Amino acid sequence: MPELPEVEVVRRGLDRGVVGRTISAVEVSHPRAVRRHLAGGADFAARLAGRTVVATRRRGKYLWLPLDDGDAVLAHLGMSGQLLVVPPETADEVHLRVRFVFTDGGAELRFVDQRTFGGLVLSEGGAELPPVIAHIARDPLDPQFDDAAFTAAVRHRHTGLKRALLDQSLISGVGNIYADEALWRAKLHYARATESMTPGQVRSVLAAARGVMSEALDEGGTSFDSLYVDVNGESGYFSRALAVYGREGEPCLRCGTPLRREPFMNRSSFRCPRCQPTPRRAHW
DNA sequence: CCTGCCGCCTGCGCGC
DNA sequence: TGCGCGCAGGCGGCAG
Repeated sequence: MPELPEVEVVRRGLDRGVVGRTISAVEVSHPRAVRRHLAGGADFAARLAGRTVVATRRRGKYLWLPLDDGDAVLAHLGMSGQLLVVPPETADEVHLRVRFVFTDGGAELRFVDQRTFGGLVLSEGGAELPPVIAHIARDPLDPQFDDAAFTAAVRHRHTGLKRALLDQSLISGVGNIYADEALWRAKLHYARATESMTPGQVRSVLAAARGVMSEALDEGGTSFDSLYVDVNGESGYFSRALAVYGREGEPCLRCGTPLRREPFMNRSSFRCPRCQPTPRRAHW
């Protein structure tokens, strides 16, 4: 699944591939891909023709393309979305949803999304920060992320720690995979009651999240030369470097105890039962 | 205001 | 062999 590091890799690819280019035409082949654009796909396409992409931006898992008039194309990849820069003669992908053609006749920008959880929207006045994502917190790789404010906010919540990590209004860019990895590194249980945590514990799990995402980005940044994300929306990083996610029954890399998969929040959570024991103060 | 849950969507792998 | 079901999960919207 594309989480922050994967989205950042895509953003860098778009920065090389589409900045400075003028859109000549847009084709929307699946209405769900632009469902957040309330005026519909035809309006989305018509209004983008003639506009020039001037930059690429990202916050958490959202990325957007500021345009020359102060608007922006905002994108979320969801579970399976890809933004590809490909030669025009490339055969259409099975799950091609939106095609951007440019006036220079060069590579097209294509939004491909098997499960259609992702989507695009034209955000008026959204070049600096699209208003529709104003509620999304800065991510931990953002230089302006406020560690102290995050620590205080988490300790004021009355919820389980993993719920807080996945709450995009507290911290963005963290999905199920990186949440489990960060919790394992910090030796904390996913249900740990946030209001009972010490400031040091919150800083510890924040540092762990930042660390695992930075390392993933370094890996992705070196192994990706194009915008390609594999069919699972995953970079090669995952198969080698995940310590707990997807490793049910395999030994903990620290203590050798078999790792467990447990249902939490209607999804799977992976933990080491010895390094991350069930806390006395918990929110399930 | 705060918190938790549901539904959206498709392909794959499993069991019968 | 074929079918049905569970699973993957981010997040907007809404209920309590």
